[in-house]
Amino acid sequence: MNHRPAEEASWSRRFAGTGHRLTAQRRVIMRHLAGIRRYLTARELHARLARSHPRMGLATVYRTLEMLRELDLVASTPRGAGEAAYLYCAGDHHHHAVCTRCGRVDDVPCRSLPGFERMLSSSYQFRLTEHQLEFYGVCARCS
Amino acid sequence: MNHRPAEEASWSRRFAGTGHRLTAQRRVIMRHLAGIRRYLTARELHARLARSHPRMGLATVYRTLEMLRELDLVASTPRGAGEAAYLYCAGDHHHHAVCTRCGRVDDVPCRSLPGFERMLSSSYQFRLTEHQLEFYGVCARCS
DNA sequence: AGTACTATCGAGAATGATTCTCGATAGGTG
DNA sequence: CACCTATCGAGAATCATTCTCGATAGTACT
Repeated sequence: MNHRPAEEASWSRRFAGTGHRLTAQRRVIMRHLAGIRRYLTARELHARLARSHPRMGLATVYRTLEMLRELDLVASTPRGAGEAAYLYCAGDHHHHAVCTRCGRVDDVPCRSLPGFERMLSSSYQFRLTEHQLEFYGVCARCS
Repeated sequence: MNHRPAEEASWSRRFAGTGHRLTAQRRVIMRHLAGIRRYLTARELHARLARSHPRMGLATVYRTLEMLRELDLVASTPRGAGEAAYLYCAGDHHHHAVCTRCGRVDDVPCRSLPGFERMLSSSYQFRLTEHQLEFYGVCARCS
């Protein structure tokens, strides 16, 4: 649960720009997410914060995660039974390698995708605007 | 809504192998999916079949889509408000290019991914087992 | 073809994730 | 420091999906 002041300054600045208030709840949620390299559902996050912040409402967690997603500060992925899971994901565009054993997530830079883009453009006349890529496998620690 | 006997033979054979019964409802659902190149939610599919098959139950549509997904005959992707959308997707492994205007889906062969796999293996010591890739953009017809 | 066995079906209830409602609270601005 | 109002917490409401159960219809075997 490392707390990096530099990163915190980065997203707290982003809040100011959008007119959103930097409340205590949002700070707590953002700090927790930034300090953990795995996907968490709203319920899991709420449970983790229950000890230190017993009055934090589940609706607040959902609202905050949705807002962070809109600000591109977190990424979301669907999990098993119709649940969405969230991951801190600020900064430049990249992809994720998720370990299927321990759940740890590594960031993977977005290289060679231009190759796909060229192929889509030439062979399919498809103008690429967005893409979503997720890797699953076994990380170095679990091998 | 083209009905291709060759493809139908292909997935009807797959049913037999798994011990699942090839019921009238499953045939109707499979035919409809195979004849349309776009993602459909369970509700949308149920609504489309309502005219020709008024007695088709929504639960049957959900059950069938889930089974088809397990058999790798359809792919699913999350849509806006927590809904899952399904696409006919039999045959070899490939990816999808989804037009954000008309919703049409083109199949894209799975090339150059070995490049990603090599990078993950060498730089991250990550052994890739699965991946999920979806393209979004504007197709040739909509440009 | 006829029969038996049981997977599957339809309808509606149940479940569970997410969102909404509303009075209370607390950022942020002047 | 006070005001304005975005945000909060608690619980109700919503909505996609799954479950329950008696009825139906594939499939295997005669």
